[in-house]
Amino acid sequence: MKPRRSTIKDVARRAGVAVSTASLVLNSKGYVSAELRRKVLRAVEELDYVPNRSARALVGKSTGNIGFIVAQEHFSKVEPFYTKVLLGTEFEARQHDYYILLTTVPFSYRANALPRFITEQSVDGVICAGRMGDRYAAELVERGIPAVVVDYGFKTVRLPVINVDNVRGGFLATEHLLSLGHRRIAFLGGDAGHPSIASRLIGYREAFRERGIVVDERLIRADEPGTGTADGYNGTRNLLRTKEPFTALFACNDAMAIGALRALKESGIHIPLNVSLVGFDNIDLCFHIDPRLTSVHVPKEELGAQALKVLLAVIEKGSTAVTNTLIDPELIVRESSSRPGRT
Amino acid sequence: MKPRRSTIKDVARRAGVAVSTASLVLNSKGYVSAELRRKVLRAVEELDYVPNRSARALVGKSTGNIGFIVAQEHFSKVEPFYTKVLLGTEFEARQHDYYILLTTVPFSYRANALPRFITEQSVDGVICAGRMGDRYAAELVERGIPAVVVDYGFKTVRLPVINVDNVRGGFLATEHLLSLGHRRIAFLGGDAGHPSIASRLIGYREAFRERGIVVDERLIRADEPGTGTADGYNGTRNLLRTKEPFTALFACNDAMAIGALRALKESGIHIPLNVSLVGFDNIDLCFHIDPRLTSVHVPKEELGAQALKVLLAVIEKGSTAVTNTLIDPELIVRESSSRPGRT
DNA sequence: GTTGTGTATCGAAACGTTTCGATATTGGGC
DNA sequence: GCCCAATATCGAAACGTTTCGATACACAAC
Repeated sequence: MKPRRSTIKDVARRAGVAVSTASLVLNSKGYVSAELRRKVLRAVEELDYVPNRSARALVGKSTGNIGFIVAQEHFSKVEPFYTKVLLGTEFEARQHDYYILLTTVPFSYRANALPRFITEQSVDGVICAGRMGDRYAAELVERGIPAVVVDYGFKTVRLPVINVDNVRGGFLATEHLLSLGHRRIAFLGGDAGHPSIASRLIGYREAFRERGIVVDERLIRADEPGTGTADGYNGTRNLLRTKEPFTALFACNDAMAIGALRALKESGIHIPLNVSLVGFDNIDLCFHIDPRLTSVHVPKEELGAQALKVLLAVIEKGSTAVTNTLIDPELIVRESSSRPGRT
Repeated sequence: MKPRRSTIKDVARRAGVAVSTASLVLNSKGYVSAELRRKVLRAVEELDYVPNRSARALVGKSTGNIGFIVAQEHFSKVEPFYTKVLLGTEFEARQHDYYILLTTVPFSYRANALPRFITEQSVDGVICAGRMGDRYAAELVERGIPAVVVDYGFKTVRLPVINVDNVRGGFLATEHLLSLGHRRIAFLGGDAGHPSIASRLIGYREAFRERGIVVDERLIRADEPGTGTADGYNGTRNLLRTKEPFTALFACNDAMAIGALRALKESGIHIPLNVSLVGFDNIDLCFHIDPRLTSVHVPKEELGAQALKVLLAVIEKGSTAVTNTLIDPELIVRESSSRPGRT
């Protein structure tokens, strides 16, 4: 009932050629006459032959696997952000005949937490998704394993990066609010140490500068410990407590925006009549909350797909350049932003 | 800079033993004296040796990988349901030193869509997550590949199943509404061909029967094409159009409940004052919508973890029994359900 | 003293590939 | 008519493991 899988030897025998010739045909290498090639291919067909990946990996260097590393804390977040990135990677990988080995790691580096697939040499390269300890990246570089980073940028380790254009995104969000007539636009960023958030803030400032408007620094809040819903909630309450008037709020991601929304609602502030709200990421949730959230769309699947493409270039061409791939974001206007009303 | 990784030969040489002895030590097999064992382990330590997985897979039968198959259409759904299942599996897998090879397949079987990791023999077993074409399962069985199913049950193929107790869940939801005093409780199920939905409906009926109350069949709606937000919306509108009065609605999953919520709101029906609403799955969204949705919690991570455990039993013990593992659901009461008010 | 059994160690084969020579066979250029 | 390069094919080695005998030594049982 479970017939032994056929091997390249079976193919060779049936085609009446040497194993090495069959191998050449299968890999389109060297010189093989048209006739033998045909015979081999026929045998492959008849025997339903598929090369054994382990054997291939053993002799050659390629395993056909790509490791996808994401911090535990990120992957299980409310918004399936990295799931979508992963999905994009997986889809792209399938086109190139690669498989994805997924693993999560603790956020901060732990000595023995390095994914086993790296020490056991069962991946050709690695994609690091999102923020994680720099040491992870350092280890990868040290071992000479091809790697790229998506949606983050290590400070101390230089690796190719695939990211959404956060500066541009910050600009789009802010310019949207400015063009609606808002002038007092608060910026709600969590941990300003995160490069993406810093970039979004730069975009925020650029939008103001381009219009020759001076930013009121008191409206920039970037002192929460994290970037989750709770941080958005707390940050907004802190902001309200300062009594600084504002007619719009740009939260550095949707999770924080949702927290902000709750805080504002609780204070009897209507969205968007009293305060316009714009988020970042355009997670699915944006569409299901009330009011629907205006947000900067991040093409998550595309991030993942691009990451794989760049990684493959590193693997196959041995390219070692530290490239920086930027993906364009897009502003999605929904119900949470409008012209300023009475405050 | 990139030192060749050490092999078992290096270990053997350094320990002054034969390769085969080193292998015995590493696998805790056969007879090895305490002294040699110590020497070998020291050499392993000193050389930072890690066995090469490909070589192992080639000779032995174990690859140390588990395939996780989920239908494309499901994985990219709004709610990260299967992501959490996957997360549970991944976590459990790490404890047992297995890796997860993820792949998505088209919902309905296509001839050449069988994951490559199966044909290439790079997994020891497979977890099928959620509904997908029966042919996939049939192929697996035919090839004699250990497999289990989580959150679904194939009709024509017999495989071990890991599932939430849907009957119990349906019962809990309905009993909750009954105990609040509701009597006219609508059931909103999408595609009734799905075994989970059918089971939830059974639970619904049981709750009524236990109280000796007759179900009004006109309140059971299970004729939408799918189980998404849009189906919930349409189904609810159809239900409203029948003019059948009801004071509560049990949607067979949260996505449909959210669609229902929108439809009800649009008709000026207040939740929960006019109609109580209960969903199923307890996706994160439940907590972020207004009002917060009462739902039946499905321990998704646990489903994934259990699936792995059962699969490992099949792989390692060769157990071929068609088991049926049921996980207990739990009712989470939030704001969307209350005693019946004026209708 | 022979036989048997449990302990200990090792060499070699095997797993399914790819790749490196080795060896033929052409045919064109001279 | 000879040489060289291009074409074609093959056998064997190599990749890093595990596992299967083979061998050897104790020690107990008869």
